[in-house]
Amino acid sequence: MGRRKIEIKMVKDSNCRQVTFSKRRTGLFKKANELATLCGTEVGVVVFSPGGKPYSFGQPNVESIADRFLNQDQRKTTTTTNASSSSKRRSKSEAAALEKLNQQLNDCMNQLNDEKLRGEALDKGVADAKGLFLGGNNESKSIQELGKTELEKLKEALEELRERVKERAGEMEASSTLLMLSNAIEPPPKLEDDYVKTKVAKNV
Amino acid sequence: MGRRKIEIKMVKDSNCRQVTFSKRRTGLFKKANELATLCGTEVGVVVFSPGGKPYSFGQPNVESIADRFLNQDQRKTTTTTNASSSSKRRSKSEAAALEKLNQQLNDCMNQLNDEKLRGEALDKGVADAKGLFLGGNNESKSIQELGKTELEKLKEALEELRERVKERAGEMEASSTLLMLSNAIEPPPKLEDDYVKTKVAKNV
DNA sequence: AGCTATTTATAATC
DNA sequence: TGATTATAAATAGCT
Repeated sequence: MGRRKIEIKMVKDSNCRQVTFSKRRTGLFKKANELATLCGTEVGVVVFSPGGKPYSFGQPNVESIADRFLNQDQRKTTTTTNASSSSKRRSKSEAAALEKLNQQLNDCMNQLNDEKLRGEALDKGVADAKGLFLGGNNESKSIQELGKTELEKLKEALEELRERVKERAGEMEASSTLLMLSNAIEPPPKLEDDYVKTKVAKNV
Repeated sequence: MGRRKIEIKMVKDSNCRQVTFSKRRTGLFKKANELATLCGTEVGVVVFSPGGKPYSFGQPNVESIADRFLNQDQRKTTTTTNASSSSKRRSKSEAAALEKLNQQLNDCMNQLNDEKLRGEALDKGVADAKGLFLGGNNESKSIQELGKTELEKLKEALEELRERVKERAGEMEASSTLLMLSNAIEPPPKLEDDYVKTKVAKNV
C-alpha cells in the first residue's frame, strides 16, 4: 500500500526498518482496536520493537487476555480463594470502565475528525471570501460584477459554517453527558491502596 | 475499506458480526505476520471470537511472547507467588490505562469546547456576512458603499475562522497521537532498561 | 513528521 | 459459505 509494492522480507536498512516498524505497529494496533470494537471481542497484541522495547494493545487489557489464553485449561482446576474472586470482580468493573472510556474517546475523536474535514472543506471558500472582500477593497466592483461561481462558493461556505455551529451544539450536549459519566467512574489510584488495605485487613 | 465507509461501532447483526470478525481477524493476522517478517521482531496476537473461541498468531509463538511480556516487570520486583503478583500487575496497569484514557477524553472534550465557544463568537459575524452577500444579491451596492463596521466585522470573522481551521489541524494531530497511545496502553519506559539488564544478565 | 501515488484490505453484493 | 468488485484505508518512498 505504498508508492511501490514491497516484498515481505526483512528490511535491510535498520533506519528504514525502524520507520516501517513504527508505521506498521500503529496500523496494527488500529486494526486490532477496530476488530475489538466492531465485534465486541477481546483482542490482545504484543510486539517488541527492533530495539527490544515492548508495545502492547489490549481490549480490555493485554494481561487479562494473556491470562485468559494461557490459563484456559487451568480454569476448571482453580482452587482460588476469595481474594481471587474479589480482585476478579474489581477487574471486571475496571474493564467495563476502560471499555466505556475507550468508546467515548473514539466518539470524541470522530467528532473532531468530522470538524476537521468540514473545516478543511471550508478553507477554500473562506479564502475566496477573504479575497473578494479584502482584496477588492479599493476597487470599484459591485457585487453584481463578481463571478456567480465565487458567490456560490461563499454561500455554501457560510451555510456550512452555520450548520456546523448548530451541530456542534448538539454534539457538545452528548459529549458533556459522556464526560459526566467518565468522571463518575473515574478510579483514582487511591482505590488501589484501599483495595490492598481491605485485603490486608481481611487477611486474605 | 469497502463498498461503503462504516462507523467503528459494534456491528448489531450477529451474523454480519461473525463475517466481519472472520475477515478482519484474517487481515489482522496477516498484518501481524508482515510486521514480524519485515522488521524481524516478535509479534503476538490473541483474539476471542464472538463465540468465545480463541485464535492466536505468534512469531515465534504466542506463549513465549506472552511470557516475555508478562515477566518483564515481575523479575525486577520479587519472587512472589504468581497469583498475587499477577493480579497486582493487572490492577496497576488498568488503573494507569484508565487514568490515561480519562486525561485524553478530557483533552478531547476541551478541544470541542473551545471549538464551540469560538464558533459561537463567530456566529454573529457570519450571519452579518451572509446578510451582506446574499441579502444584497440583487441590489446595486458596491463594496465601497458598505459600512466600514460591517466590513471590519467580516474581516475579523474570516481571520478568526482561518486561524481556527489551522489550529484544528494541529489539535487533531495531537489527538490522533493520543488515541494511538491509548490503544497501545504504552508500556512504562522503565521496562526498557530492566529488560536489557535482564537480557544481558541471562545472556539470552 | 507531512505528503501522495499506489497497493491492500474489506463492505456490500451475488 | 466463497468469490467479486467498488471503495476506503494503509503505507512506501520522498522531502
